[in-house]
Amino acid sequence: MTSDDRLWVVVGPTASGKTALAVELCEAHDGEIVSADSVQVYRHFDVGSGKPSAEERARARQHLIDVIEPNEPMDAARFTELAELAIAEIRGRGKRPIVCGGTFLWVRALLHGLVPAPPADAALRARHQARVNEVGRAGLHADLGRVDPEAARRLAPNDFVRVSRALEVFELTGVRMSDWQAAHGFKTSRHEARLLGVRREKAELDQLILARCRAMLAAGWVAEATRLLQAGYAETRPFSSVGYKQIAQALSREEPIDLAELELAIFRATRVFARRQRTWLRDQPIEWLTPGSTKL
RNA sequence: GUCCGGGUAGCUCAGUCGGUAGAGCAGUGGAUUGAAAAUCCACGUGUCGUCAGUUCAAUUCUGACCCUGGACA
Repeated sequence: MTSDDRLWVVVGPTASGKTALAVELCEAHDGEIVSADSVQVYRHFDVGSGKPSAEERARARQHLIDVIEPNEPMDAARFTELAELAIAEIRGRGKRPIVCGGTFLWVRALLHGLVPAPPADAALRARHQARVNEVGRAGLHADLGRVDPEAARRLAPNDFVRVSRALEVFELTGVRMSDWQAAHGFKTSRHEARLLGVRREKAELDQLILARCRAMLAAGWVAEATRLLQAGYAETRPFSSVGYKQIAQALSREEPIDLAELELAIFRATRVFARRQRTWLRDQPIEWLTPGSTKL
């Protein structure tokens, strides 16, 4: 294959086999993987996050997995900083970085950057939450409408996360989020990318998801989650991720865990997640690859 | 066998003082600019267990029967 300086990015829904494909690509093209996964970045959340196996790690070097503690701050902007460092470092050694992951906001941020706004402000978020307790989400949405009508128009009153962020951006900078977004619009690229997608039939993906849920539970997922809960990680980000959330809920009930019921709940949450990922990927200029095909 | 609950959307249930019914979850589609595996939006005709009675009108009242949970025998 001729040299291709583009940044290769492997995408696809959860459980589709992204890592396996990325590992093959690394072996064939002297590459190393830069993970774009919002759960695998955390240490200790191993069984349920689908981290690459020891064998896969041996075959291809992995970056941005196990790099922060569960209670450390992490967001899309911080990810792009870390990813840029990893990419530069890999290229500096003459290797090919291959981005691989299912957190598509992070991938988009890496490829196109984000609005130049400051990071989240814990004190402001707390104030917004207090305001919601007082006047409801619709009340906070109305607050936003007073300073940034365009943002308020586009956001649902119940979408607290985004309403709070838009309000926060204005309060911190005096600039309307909607103005920044209009100017930014993900129009420019920080990297020329080659998007490689793993395609799966829906029924086939369901089978893969179910099999993976079973395998993870059999591999001691509940025990791991129990340990993490005891270690005081209950309120951390990764505990609200698919599966860990369902396990924590099951553990918090009086009755003993019904494993079949838990498995079903996790399977369902995972396929809902896969659906949302499909929406992200729709209409993207992706080269779709069918697993098993020899094209790399 | 007797008594008391239940039988309503794929699941768990709410409801109709008689005018053919609605939430959560699941499902499908969508949004996504420092929480993103998060957060949010849209989409709900189903013999209201069966048969009969009363009624202009019954899923709603009455009776019988069937199924189911519990208590007592």
